[in-house]
Amino acid sequence: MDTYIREKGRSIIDFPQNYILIDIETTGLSTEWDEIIEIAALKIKQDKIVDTFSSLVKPQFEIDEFITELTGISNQDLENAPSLIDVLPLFKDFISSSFLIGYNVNFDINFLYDAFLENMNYKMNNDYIDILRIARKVLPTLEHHRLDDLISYYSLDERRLHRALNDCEKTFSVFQSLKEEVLSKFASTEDFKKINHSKSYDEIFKSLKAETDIFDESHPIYNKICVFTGTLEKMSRKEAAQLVTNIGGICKNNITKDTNFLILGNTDYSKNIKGGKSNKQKKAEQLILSGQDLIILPENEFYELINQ
DNA sequence: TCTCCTCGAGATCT
DNA sequence: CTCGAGGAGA
Repeated sequence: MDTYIREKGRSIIDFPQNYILIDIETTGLSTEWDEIIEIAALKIKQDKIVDTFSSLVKPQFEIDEFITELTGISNQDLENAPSLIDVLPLFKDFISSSFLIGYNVNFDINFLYDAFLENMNYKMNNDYIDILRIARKVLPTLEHHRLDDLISYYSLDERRLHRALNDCEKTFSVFQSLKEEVLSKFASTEDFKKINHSKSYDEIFKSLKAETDIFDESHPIYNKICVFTGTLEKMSRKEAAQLVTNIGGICKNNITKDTNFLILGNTDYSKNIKGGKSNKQKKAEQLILSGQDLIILPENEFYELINQ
């Protein structure tokens, strides 16, 4: 109903030595309808656990079978548990202004943020690090990146309860393993962080190599410079660029005085484009009027030309 | 070259 | 939520 924008801290990619590792158990996945029933955290200094925090939290409503089965927490366990209003100040002291680290940590952060706001009118704004995000970057080929998938991938202790404090410890092990993995592949964690930026088309095109040595030098695209605009229907832009490269053409990302072909993809979806034509197309039309050897090709004609 | 924007697709948390 | 694709603009 009344959705609002949470003024959270920033999401960071880093491997600090001092931080708080957090995990919560809840009655479900929705911050709107579900409640926190357990909060746990580890205080890490110099990569060592120096303190722990763990508390059940009494919810307003009874919890269902599924959650009891999942976590091992029963309604009986929660009967005499402290409520959020009692637990939150202690937790706030524990985390202070540290980095918060966790697995899919936005889940925990969002629940905690709302709890702090409602109970203490406090906007939790600690910067945070999501280990799931790091895991996807470090192990991109892994089929799934659930916490348990990483536990078994690294052959870590898997047979433990699905409770907040235990999950904190599991997550801590995974984080350390990921850090070791990064250090084995990169000179430093700083180098890993730099890899982070996604490649521009200029870089992608430059790195393409023809998959053959034999070129037909009479092909219209041989040694010609090709530029794409819009989204191709039949393949990605990178795949199309590979085809061009294979027949001796050169792909660039911008229209210049050297451009020979502009290949037109679909631009319908793009709200940015005014008048049905992208800036690349308008620029190309200008250059054609001024006499440049430049041809604008719709996608289907591009494939015909490639295959000729 | 760099930054910011929008859109759609695809996971993950209890 | 995060990421990648793609466009616009400086």
